[in-house]
Amino acid sequence: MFDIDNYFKDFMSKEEIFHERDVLRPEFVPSLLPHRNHQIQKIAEIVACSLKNSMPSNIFIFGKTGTGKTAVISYVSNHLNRQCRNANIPESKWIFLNCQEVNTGYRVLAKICDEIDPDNPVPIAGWPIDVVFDTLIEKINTNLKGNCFIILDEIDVLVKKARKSQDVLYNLVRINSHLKSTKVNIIGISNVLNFKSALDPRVLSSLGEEEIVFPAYNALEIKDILEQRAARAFYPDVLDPSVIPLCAALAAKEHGDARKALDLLRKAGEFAERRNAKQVTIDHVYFAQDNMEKDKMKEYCEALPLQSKMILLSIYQLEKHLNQETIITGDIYNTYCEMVELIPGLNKLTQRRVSELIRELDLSGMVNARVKSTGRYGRTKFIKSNVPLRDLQDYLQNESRIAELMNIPPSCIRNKITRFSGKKFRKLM
DNA sequence: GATCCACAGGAAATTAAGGGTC
DNA sequence: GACCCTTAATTTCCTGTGGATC
Repeated sequence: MFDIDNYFKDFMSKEEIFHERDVLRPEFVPSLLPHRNHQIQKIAEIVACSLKNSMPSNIFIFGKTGTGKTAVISYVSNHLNRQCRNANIPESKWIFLNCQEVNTGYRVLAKICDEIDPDNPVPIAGWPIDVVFDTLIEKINTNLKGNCFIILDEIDVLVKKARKSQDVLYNLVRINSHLKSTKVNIIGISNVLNFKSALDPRVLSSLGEEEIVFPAYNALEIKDILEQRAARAFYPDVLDPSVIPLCAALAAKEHGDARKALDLLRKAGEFAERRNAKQVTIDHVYFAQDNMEKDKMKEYCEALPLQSKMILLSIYQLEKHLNQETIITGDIYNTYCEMVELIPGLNKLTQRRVSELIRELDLSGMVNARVKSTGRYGRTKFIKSNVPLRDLQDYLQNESRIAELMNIPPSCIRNKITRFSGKKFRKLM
């Protein structure tokens, strides 16, 4: 049996790897941001006029994940507010919203209201949207003195999700005409470079006053970032000299994502720590990388709704029994229909919805789905699991209702009905 | 060149749930 | 309790696709 008290006791007494582990976490904002001088300067030049009670331009920021967008804004906001305190003028309010989480117009307005006045929260639903907007104006006029910066991270998600949210954005960028003394500025962040084309021209003209692009880091730049953080995060001589260049090279291969590099370095350190190693080596990095991928897939799979798991089960069944043969949407839907009927109380979804769920699995990286035309035999998706069958089996077996079905081959597989004479691919039913 | 297949995927409608006001 | 609002999930309807076949 695992002796938890002894484990904690040993943990306290063993030689330490980390000096300040949290320095490697994405939310940590260092006192210097290497290779982002130009972006810091540009944003600082735009927002500086708020110190003289003028309204800065709205800003659009583009850049892929892990290119330092959020860190730079946090950095500028800290310095601007420090200047406000020194000059004895009201500090600006900085409200960060991630549109992946706050993804409807109503919720954006409600969340801003709650950030300004947390004692009187807006209900999560129920109010007409214009009432929420009026409430926001009232809260800003009553509670805020300095400028207010609203940062909409992943703004493309908000715009893509609902047309109505563009009306909210339009009202938000024009809110200043309703305000007494405070001025509101919007900073939209997106990692989709062509996202502007999806924007309503009315919103675009107000929101896109200034644009800043954050290019991806190259391996040398990531190496600098890692060295700066590692100097604080680890004790001296704990890192093998090859560790940082390796983490930098691996992350640079993935579109220059510094966040991933930091994560990899931290995980490698944690593996070394758990193995009581005195030094973090490249083996720990490779091990960390392998485990990060597996953990990500496992977590994602376990969090999926039952219907998506049923689709994964269908893919598992088809791959298990068909060996390397091509699987198409129709095969999956037929297998899915048969499997669903074995679970009491579970509704059968339409093919349209199943196709959408397959697309989501494809986007997540769980499966690989490519649209191909087979001429006279139609146009469909060719689907392959990206996870080894054994891993997929492990993930699915945690769901008891699915575990029971894993050893029952559906009749469409047992009967092996061929429609297209095996010319291009086999259709099962 | 026309036809055909098996969907893909966009858009609008529907349904259910959660919450509010009057 | 009736009615209104928003949201998320899903269905329904529809047009588009592209390469093999006729």
